[in-house]
Amino acid sequence: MPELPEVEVVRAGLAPAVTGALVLGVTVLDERALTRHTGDGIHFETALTGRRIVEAARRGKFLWLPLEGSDGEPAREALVAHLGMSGQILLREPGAAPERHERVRLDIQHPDHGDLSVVFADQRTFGSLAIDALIPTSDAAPGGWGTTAASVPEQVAHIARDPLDPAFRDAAFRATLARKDSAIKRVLLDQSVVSGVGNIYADESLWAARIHPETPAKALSTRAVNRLLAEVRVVLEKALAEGGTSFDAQYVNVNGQSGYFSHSLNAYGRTSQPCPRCGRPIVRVSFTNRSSHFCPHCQRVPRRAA
DNA sequence: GGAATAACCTGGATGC
DNA sequence: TGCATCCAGGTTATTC
Repeated sequence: MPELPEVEVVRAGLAPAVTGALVLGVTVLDERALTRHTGDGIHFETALTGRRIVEAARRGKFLWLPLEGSDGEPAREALVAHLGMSGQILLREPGAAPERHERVRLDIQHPDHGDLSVVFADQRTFGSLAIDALIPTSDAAPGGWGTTAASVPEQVAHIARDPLDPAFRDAAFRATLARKDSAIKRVLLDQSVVSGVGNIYADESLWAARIHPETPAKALSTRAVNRLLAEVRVVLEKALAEGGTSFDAQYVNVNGQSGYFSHSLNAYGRTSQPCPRCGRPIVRVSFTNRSSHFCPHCQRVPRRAA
């Protein structure tokens, strides 16, 4: 599933192909891909056609392509993308055959690479595209990875910075956790607290930090929170270096290739298999409409939740 | 206001 | 073989 590493791989692949490119045409094949857009498909196509893309930026799991303002003014709008669970952004030759779950296609012209098609395909239609206004960041720091502009799409403004963002504040994160009575895994998945972490990397980080997913966030010591934050960063950076996690064709980079981090997982998806640390079996439990994987020996049940 | 839950969605896997 | 059901999970609206 696309979490921070997967989205960053897509952003990094997209950036050289779209930066400076002119949008020649837009085709919306399925308006369900525009659930975050305030207009209909025709509005989306009209608003985007003829615009020039400035760069490719990302915060957490959100991607956006700022659109050049008129007369060289700073970008005031951006094309925002969220991949949801199964969204893909693919670069294709102009006129390439439609992808199986293709929802939107942008035909662009790049000054160096010529004509290209940017295809948004999404099997489960949880992902979406939108044109949104850019607003100043609350901390005056760059909006996210891939941009130096201190702006962010309005619908991304509530998303916290991710742990790999230089502007992420560890102290503020610790203070937030100290006020939260919720289970630490739930807090890790709350994108308004820390972004980019999804079910896979939450399980992996908690396993690495030896913290039970049901531990109340406020019960964690400063030392434990620091250890968890360090492990979140290690896991995300390792996954990024390996091109993300792919279990099937659900996640691929802009060229349609899978990542390799699934071979490095220690807990997620390893139900009944031996814990790489102690050898006891990894267990899977239902947790807030999804599953949690952990080692009951290495990650002890907190007294309150027992 | 904080926390918990349900709904959205498709296709692969599984059971009968 | 074919049909029904379950499951995966990010985000957000709704409910408590």
